[in-house]
Amino acid sequence: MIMPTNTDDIKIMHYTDSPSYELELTSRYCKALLIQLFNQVCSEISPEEFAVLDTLYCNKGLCQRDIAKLILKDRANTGRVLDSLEKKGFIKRYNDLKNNRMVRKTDITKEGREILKELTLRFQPIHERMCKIFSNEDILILRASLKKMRDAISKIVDMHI
Amino acid sequence: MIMPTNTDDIKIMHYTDSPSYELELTSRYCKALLIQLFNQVCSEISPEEFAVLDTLYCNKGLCQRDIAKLILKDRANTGRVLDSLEKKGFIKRYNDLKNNRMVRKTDITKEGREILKELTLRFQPIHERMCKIFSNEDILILRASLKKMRDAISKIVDMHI
DNA sequence: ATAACATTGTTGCAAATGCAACATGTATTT
DNA sequence: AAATACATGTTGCATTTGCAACAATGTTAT
Repeated sequence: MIMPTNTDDIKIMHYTDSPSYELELTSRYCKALLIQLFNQVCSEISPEEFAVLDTLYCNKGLCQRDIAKLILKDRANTGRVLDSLEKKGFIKRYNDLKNNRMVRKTDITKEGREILKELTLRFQPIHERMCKIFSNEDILILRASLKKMRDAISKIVDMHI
Repeated sequence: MIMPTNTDDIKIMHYTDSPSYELELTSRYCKALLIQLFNQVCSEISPEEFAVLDTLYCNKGLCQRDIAKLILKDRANTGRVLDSLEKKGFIKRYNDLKNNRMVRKTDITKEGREILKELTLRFQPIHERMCKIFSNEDILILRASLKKMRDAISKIVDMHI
């Protein structure tokens, strides 16, 4: 007697069970939280612009492509976010040379530093609350794992930035 | 003598140093990898549709809102993805009752199961390669941490689904 | 020297996404 | 019974996003 075999059955790992999909879902939760916080607290700036402003504060002398590589968006959209931040008076742009090429760099204005500081302070309680749900060791492992993943993927895939 | 104090200096946690921002960056890497894989391998279906198909395979008898809650997109876009999958013949939709209310449920077709199986098999090597960079224990901690985060956030924020 | 290529930034366009409003039908309240 | 609120799904619209093409400029190869 021949046993029936169900060839449709998938015995291996499902994508929706994979760490990378869980990562995507979790990231979507984080984004929703961030948007809710901004809606309550700030109408002058978007979460995306806030992240760019913080990136600029923590890394001086970047050209636009450098910024794009840090925030992982393409050059087009990075330029658009900077346009918006400049129009709102939170950054100033100037031309500079990098490897003998003309590039556009940015300085954060006083207003930019102020809004960055204010928002950072306002989000501090939430950040502490999020960190408190983990042990210190688990946070280290989480962050190390995420970095390992990024390093591994960046060897396989070209980000086109 | 009075020491100068730099009121601009932010001594607390920067958003771009927070776990949730690292999560967003890492998720963007994962998405780029996924898109690259699909470009090489499959033109019939998008990564998003693949994830929905896998969700349907792993969870039977869902109405559209249930699916939306699982994939964390709104009802509008969930419906649109299902429209596309139905038009391509990978799912069939039917009407059913849930809590005495009319809902639309879906069945995966034979073609749907086939493409899901084929793609899952093709991505297996990548998945194993990604898992191999972690210890088993670290994977468990990573996944547990992500789940903790989602649980914590879902208590604070309404997803509007 | 000239052609081919690389780097940086911008523009236009199309696809993805979220949100508000609507239609339909059910449950609850008064 | 009527009114109100809720659940589900759809449509329209605005925003976000990515990609390809382009312009301008510098580098490399032939």
